[in-house]
Amino acid sequence: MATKTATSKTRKPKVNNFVLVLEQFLEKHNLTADSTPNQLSEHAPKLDALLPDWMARRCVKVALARGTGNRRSFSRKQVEALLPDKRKRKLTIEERAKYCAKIGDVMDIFAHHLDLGPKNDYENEIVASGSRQSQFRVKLAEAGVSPKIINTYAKDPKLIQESNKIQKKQTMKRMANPDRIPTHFSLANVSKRIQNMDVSKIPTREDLMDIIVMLSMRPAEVRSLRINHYEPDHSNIPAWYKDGYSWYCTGYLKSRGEKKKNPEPRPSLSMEKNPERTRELLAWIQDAIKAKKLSDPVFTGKGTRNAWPFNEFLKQEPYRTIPKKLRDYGSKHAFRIHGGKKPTPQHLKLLSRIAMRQELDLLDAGDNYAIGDTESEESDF
DNA sequence: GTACGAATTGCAGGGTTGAT
DNA sequence: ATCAACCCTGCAATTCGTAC
Repeated sequence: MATKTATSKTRKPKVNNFVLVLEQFLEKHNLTADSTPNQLSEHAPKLDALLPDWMARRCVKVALARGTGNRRSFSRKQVEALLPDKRKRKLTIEERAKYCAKIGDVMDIFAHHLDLGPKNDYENEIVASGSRQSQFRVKLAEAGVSPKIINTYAKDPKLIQESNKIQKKQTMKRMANPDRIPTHFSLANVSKRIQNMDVSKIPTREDLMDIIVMLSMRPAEVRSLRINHYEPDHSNIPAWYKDGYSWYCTGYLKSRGEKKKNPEPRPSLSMEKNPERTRELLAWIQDAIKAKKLSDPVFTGKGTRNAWPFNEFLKQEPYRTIPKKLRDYGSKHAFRIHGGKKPTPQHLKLLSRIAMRQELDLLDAGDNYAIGDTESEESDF
């Protein structure tokens, strides 16, 4: 009977239900493949409300593009109008700021400031909300809101101080009890693998990880870091030249302002003591990435960021880590290798900064800690 | 001057979310 | 299941303020 077919229809698999919902929706609102994107987008919110998740949206998108026996298919533009890409919808901090600037009501500013504030009492949330609110202030200023209003309605000095305190505490804690290095990345294991690397082969993702450790790299530095020999011209020694160092890096990240435009070379320090070999191994990886035989840990072929594949790879056994920690492991190994028998804490700190290519203010403080890239100087302690 | 800590600024890391 | 864009999060670099 008719009733029976009707019940069996409602019990069809879920996927088909959404297509059914779609067809009924189109019929009810008199929408066809001839409707303009404008007409379609008017109905977008109502259709969205009928679809619980992205899977359903996907299903309906496909159905729209495909068409049915008596309905012609919708164009790309029409599909986008009826079911817009949701990733572009949430209000960003910048959009909040622009909105506030346009409306010009200080209470809006205050409300958004509160909304960006801490959602709970966890320390990370305090730090994060401080960062969000700071970003909000920047965007408000860019949008033309006066500093006086910003500081009155969008600034919380107590929270900023709290955040700084927490960050300082976390740094101390990190220094006091560093992460255990997974066995796979122990000094001995990484060293052994580095020794055995064969540059006539195509490097693997595991080789890439070891090179990142070897040079304490930021993942994003893999494609840009360069190591060069530098022979000083004694009549004209540049300010960045440090006695005892003949190998320097360029292409590191995170310098800012003037120093970003015109970065100075920084001393190079690697787990691999032979700088020629270090450079060869780095080039080996970089060439493979350029030739697309190995994927960059951060960037896609088009140059946009996508850390996902490398993250997932590192999560697996036996690595069980995340990309930025490789840099940590490497700096620890580097100063163990170069620190000699009885290194002082200052010396270790200095070595760590060199290995990580951070600003080297300590070097100017004196010659106590000068070290070279040669074997002989290692036993000076 | 310079040493130090507070505060701001800038941006890499990577989790989340939706697309394929 | 795999993947890419997006943008929040957290941290490092830098600047600012103050005390000597």
